[in-house]
Amino acid sequence: MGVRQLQIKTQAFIANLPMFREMRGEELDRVAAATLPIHAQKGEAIFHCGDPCTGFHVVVYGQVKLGFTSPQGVEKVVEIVRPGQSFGEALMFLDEPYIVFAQALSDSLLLHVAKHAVFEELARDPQFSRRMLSGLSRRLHGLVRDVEAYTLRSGQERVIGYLLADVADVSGNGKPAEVHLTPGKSVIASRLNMTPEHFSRILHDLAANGLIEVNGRAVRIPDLERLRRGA
Amino acid sequence: MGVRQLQIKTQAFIANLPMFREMRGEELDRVAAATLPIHAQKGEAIFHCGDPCTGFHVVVYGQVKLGFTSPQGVEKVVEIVRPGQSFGEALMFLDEPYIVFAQALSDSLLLHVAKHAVFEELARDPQFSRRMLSGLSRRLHGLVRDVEAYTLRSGQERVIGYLLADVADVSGNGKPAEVHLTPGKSVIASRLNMTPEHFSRILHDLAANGLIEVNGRAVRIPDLERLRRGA
DNA sequence: CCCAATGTTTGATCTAGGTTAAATATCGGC
DNA sequence: GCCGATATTTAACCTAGATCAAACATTGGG
Repeated sequence: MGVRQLQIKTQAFIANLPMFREMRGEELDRVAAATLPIHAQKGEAIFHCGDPCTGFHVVVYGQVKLGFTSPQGVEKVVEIVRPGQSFGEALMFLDEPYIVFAQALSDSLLLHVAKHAVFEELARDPQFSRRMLSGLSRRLHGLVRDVEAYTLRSGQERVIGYLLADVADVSGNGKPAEVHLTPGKSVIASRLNMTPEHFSRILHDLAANGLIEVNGRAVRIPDLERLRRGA
Repeated sequence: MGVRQLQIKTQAFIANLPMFREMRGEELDRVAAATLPIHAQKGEAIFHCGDPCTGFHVVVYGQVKLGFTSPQGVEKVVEIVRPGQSFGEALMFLDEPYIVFAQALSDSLLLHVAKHAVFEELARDPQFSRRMLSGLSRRLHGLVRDVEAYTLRSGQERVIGYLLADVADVSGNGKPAEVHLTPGKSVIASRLNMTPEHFSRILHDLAANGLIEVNGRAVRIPDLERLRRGA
């Protein structure tokens, strides 16, 4: 595929992101000119903890995990990023290196938007600033929710929370819902701040109580309301 | 004190906040006109979880805690806010109610800045947007650090981290430093996500190892470097 | 189709930190 | 300076969840 065509696809994709929706042709051109596609194979690092930040990333397809590594080498997943979502915006505004790493969970295509392009649009378009502020606020809000879950909820409650949040993305509230534990159970366990063993046991217990049916990575939820109550 | 004088003091105070520094007279006037002083006695609620957000708050003097209450009534402090710091900015950009409560830890004076004033300045001044984005980013960064501490560090490490962070605010790196456990040990324990008993034991152990000397709420640190290593 | 690598489950055991309860400090009023 | 209220410490005990170890699945190559 030629550069020209790639450019067009890039533009079409970013034009659909919440952050860039409502942008006009000329502005989109400027942003698109500053964005580069990044192909990452499963397991490949996008950036490491300590790297400098030169812009932010958007996932086109695939999945990316963000996480810390403790001094003792233990790894903790903070966030699983899916197509259409972005990460690393906040660090553009701080002159500090990344405190997390990013790694592809499956073969993925990302876009990297250089920060100078973002800064230019910020200076030009107050509406863009507003969307950027909304985006950061939403992220902050989500993190505060995570802190609440980590500090105040039991393992079982966190698992139920994850299932319900994930189902909300997929099915309309109503009929028996399905959740697919896509990136693998160990990654999700880490995201929920527990060991794979503990996660496995909790799924087992929930299934034993008839709240879910587990089949490999597929989870059926016969009754959303009952799962919501069943804590 | 008359309204006129109060207005002037308000303006002088907000003019020194990172967010409003560099603002000119006219802009400051508009912001000051939208801000109200709030006197809160020790223990008094500033807002409750579930309340709508009408602006953000700045602490002039005193101390405020932000926290969740679990369904079972357990309370978890997320943040201790000190003079010069602000809170609740992020929620202005989201149409959602507070998910934390705010309560004065001591007799305090706060300022409440109405969100319409912030929105007006955002639309007018790209520099102001930039500072707002920086502020939110810094907060986000801090929360990510907290998540790292909650999920990857032991209780003792979190206590050491707290002491070192607090000392950094006060003393220049070098001589024996002092930290004052100002809002009371139980509040700090909750902020560090542990019980007061556990916090007490950790301080006791650190003292037994000669890393700190505890005297009521005053903590002396003979050797910062040694405490930093001593985990 | 088989195999090694990777991911998941299960069971036994261990431990950081929580819970309970009771003894002490500390402190703002009076 | 005394007193009840609040904060902190200490000690004994307990539990959610981690760790360790081993048995099973799954999966992508070859």
